Amino acid sequence: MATKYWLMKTEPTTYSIDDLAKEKKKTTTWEGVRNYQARNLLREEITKGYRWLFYHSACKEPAVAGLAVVTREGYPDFFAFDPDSKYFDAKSKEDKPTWFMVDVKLEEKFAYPVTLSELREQKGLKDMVLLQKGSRLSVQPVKKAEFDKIVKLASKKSG
DNA sequence: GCCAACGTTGGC
DNA sequence: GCCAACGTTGGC
Repeated sequence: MATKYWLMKTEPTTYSIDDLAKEKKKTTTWEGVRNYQARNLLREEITKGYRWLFYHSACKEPAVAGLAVVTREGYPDFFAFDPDSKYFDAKSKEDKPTWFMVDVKLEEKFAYPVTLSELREQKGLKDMVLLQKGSRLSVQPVKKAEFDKIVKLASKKSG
């Protein structure tokens, strides 16, 4: 059974959950993933309806900022074909794309983000890919129990 | 800004 | 196909 829960990283200075909240229909393309392992996950594992933990990385307070849902399964990252895009990659051809992306919609912005240090405090989350040493993958599978736990933590903080 | 961990590149 | 050098990620 394929996992239906994922975590995606983004640097809030590049693209934050507030940026997503401002989008038309709160939906955006998730382009610019330039790592083969993450690409394979986008292309082969992730499909419409799967849910994401929206994670802010490389910032003051790394944290799960909210929840999102995939609205379109993996398709060629057309930003790679555009020489004016910062994600341009001459090696990726339209008839044989190297890179893939999905579309994603905001479900919920947490009133109180669940910070990385809080995640580390949770016994039940020890095995999360995110918390493993040297884990840099920007697209990560998450177990249902882990996903549920983090949602619960967020609601506890706001309540 | 530092630096550990990891991925990619390229010479051989 | 090995592996050193280099580049990137991302927490601290």
